[in-house]
Amino acid sequence: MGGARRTATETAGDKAVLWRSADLRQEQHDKKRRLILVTAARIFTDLGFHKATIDHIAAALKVTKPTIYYYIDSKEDILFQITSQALADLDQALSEDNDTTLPAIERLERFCRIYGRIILTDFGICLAVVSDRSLSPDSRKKLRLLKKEFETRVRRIVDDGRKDGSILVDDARMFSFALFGAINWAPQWYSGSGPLSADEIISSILAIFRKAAAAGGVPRPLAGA
Amino acid sequence: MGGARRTATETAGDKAVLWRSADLRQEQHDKKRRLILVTAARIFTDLGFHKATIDHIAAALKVTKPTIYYYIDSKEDILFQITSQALADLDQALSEDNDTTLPAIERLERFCRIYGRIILTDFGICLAVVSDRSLSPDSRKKLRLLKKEFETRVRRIVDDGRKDGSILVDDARMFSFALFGAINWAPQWYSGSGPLSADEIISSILAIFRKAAAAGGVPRPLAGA
Amino acid sequence: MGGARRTATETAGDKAVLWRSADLRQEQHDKKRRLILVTAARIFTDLGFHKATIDHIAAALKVTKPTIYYYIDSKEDILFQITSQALADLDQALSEDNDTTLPAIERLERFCRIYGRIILTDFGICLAVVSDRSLSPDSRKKLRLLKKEFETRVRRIVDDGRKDGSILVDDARMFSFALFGAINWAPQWYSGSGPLSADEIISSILAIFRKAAAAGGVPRPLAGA
Amino acid sequence: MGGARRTATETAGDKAVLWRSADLRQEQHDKKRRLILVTAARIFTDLGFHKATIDHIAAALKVTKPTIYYYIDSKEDILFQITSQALADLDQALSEDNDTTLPAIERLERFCRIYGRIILTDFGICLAVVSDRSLSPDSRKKLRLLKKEFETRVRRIVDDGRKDGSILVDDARMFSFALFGAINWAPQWYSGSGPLSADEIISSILAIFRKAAAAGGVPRPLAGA
DNA sequence: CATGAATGAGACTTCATTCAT
DNA sequence: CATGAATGAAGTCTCATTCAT
Repeated sequence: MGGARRTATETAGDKAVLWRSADLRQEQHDKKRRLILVTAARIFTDLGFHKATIDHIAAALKVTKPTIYYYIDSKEDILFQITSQALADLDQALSEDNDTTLPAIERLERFCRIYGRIILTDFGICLAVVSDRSLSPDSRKKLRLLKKEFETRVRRIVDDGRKDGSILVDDARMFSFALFGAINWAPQWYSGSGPLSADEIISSILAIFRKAAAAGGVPRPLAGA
Repeated sequence: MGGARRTATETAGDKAVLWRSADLRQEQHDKKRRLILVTAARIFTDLGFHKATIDHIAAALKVTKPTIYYYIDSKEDILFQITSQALADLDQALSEDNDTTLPAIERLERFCRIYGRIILTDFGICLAVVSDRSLSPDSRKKLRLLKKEFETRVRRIVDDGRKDGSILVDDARMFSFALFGAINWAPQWYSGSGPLSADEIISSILAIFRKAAAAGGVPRPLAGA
Repeated sequence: MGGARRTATETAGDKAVLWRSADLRQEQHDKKRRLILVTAARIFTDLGFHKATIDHIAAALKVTKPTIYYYIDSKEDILFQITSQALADLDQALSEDNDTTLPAIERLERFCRIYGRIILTDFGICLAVVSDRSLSPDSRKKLRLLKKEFETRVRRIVDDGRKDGSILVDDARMFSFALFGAINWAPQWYSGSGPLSADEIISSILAIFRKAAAAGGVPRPLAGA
Repeated sequence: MGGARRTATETAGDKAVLWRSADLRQEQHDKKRRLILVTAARIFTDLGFHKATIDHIAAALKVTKPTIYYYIDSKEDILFQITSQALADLDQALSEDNDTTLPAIERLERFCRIYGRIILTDFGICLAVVSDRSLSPDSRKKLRLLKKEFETRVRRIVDDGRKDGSILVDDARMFSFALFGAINWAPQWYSGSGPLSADEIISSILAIFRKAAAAGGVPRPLAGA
């Protein structure tokens, strides 16, 4: 009875199952790919891009070398995806917090908190610590373009701050560079197991720059070189 | 016949000549060694340690590979000597300016000016830009020890400043890190041909940190994370 | 209930269906296997045996690699089957046209027409163009034996021609080689889309060799080397 | 006494020695490079380009793999140089025998003798036997251009022959193809140790085509396909 | 002191082939 | 029957480093 119908329903069921299993598979695939990237990011950070070998990564994941190549194209591709992902994550996080009505100093602080949170991530640390000279000229160009965008964004906020009076600095460009430098330096000494959380570190840095941006001049003039 | 005399008289002259030529040779040797280091520093900075080959360096100097090896022990040795030299230069420059009677903020500023001057040198840029992960564990350890000394020196100055009231900051360690980060970041974008001189860059950075260290609190409390 | 009856009655039907489906399956199987061979032949011809990968073939057929392996044993097996098939097709075609009463020159022409028709087939081109050095020593030996058979057949026809006076040549062996060379060369430049059909090409070649085999000597003696 | 002069003469002598030794060195270098090419040509011919490994070549020369790379750029480069050299040799040989006043049939014969002599050389066999599909698209294009030049030259000679009456054929293009095919086929079965010399082989082939080009039509019309 | 030549070690990458489902 | 995933084996190429002259 209902053979046909049963078939029909089963077909539907099958399709659903197939879909689901395809979904699961895709999910698994993505999860593994991401796992490779995370593992690689840590190894690149620890050993440097060139001393790290695909075998290191494979061994850390307890798979064989070609398995890695099933998920990625080349060693350089791994680094490019890590850094791209870090910047994509950053972009994503920033886009969720974009209240342009706040005073510039607040926007700057929010930006830095988000930036700092990302930069102290596995991907972020790799981005900050591993030289982009390991990438092909092409990839490097793409990456630098993306990075520059964020720098530009910060500079624009600082410029806004000079207009709305919330950020009082002489040289917006230098202020931005110093701020980036201070934050980008953190991954060099940050260890997840240390006493300070990523957020606390950023807070400390922000306190410094907030004060530097606040009213109140430098008491003594700078001595000549 | 005359052979002995000739030998005798000429021997003195020869010795002098030899001495002089030995001197000259030593001088030449040092000069060439340094030339190798400078060339290598630029190439390491431009290409990264691993993409730079001994052949690159040899080609830039228009000599052959073994010639390089006549002056240095290994590729890693080059990097180690570059970084060591940078730190030695720094030490040298600091020792010439060490008036401990000045207020801490002044001493900090003097330190930073000197540090900045060195870090924007060929050797210094290489030190800041090329990862020490390219070194052997041994060399790296030595280098990190040296680096840490300078960090400690700065931290001590900042601590002094908190005591003598010339540097008003919450967290001396974080302040030092931020300062180092800001300065160490400069080599990433600094180009000798740009509009700003090394000194001007350091001045700008110092202005920021000087203000951050001056009296006068942050007007608004920090927003929660 | 009724399960048995249903089973019983349907069993007959099922068997028929199974038989038919088994037939169909076999047919399908063969069809697919042949499709794989044809596709592979084209890809081998275009890319060369070694640059062609199983993935290329799979992609061209829009199936996955293991599917290919369901139909064939190994990559080398594909090439062996292609070439064997080409020679089998040739044998088949020749056996359908084997009137031994004709003058040798006619038999030679018929042979060449058939040979040419096959050699400008997908399989034939692959046979002529892809080096048998890609095969295992064993397979190669088998293949060469088969090939040599056809060469022998031609040589025998030429020899017959020298006896019956229909083929006037000095050196039967060299004549055969030249003839084979001229025909085997065609796949190198033949393109199905060109202005000449396979038959026209063979006709042209045959015209040349027919004249070379006809009466009438060379007017001038050969110049010395 | 004469120290200076002696120095001067010695310097001259030294220079001469240096020059000579530099010459010798260059000569040695070229000789070795050529030896690599010859060895590789044989191995490529025997094993096919892809089954032949750099290790095979190195082993045959009793050197290590990187030594090969000291003389050549890449495996493909070896093949390209072999084939280029073969064609260059051909060009060279042809340019030494270029009497355009001769009847076309004579020029054709001379061309074929030279072509045959080269094509049965180590380099020539490799050129004829190893597929140019192993080359990069770029190199292949260059090679095919060169090859086509020679084909064009032959076709032109045949065309001339139709005008001056020394070559009587219906289709110059097909005649050229057949001729090339016959000759290019020889390397497939030619073995230096066989009874026939390269020249004898070419002579045999030429006798065939000479007759095909001579006066005297085909006695019977071609049978339809 | 300097050079051409050579080498050992190792890295990335590819691919035919096979499981487990 | 077909698929995604995994792997073993191998090959090309690079490069720091060292001889012999």
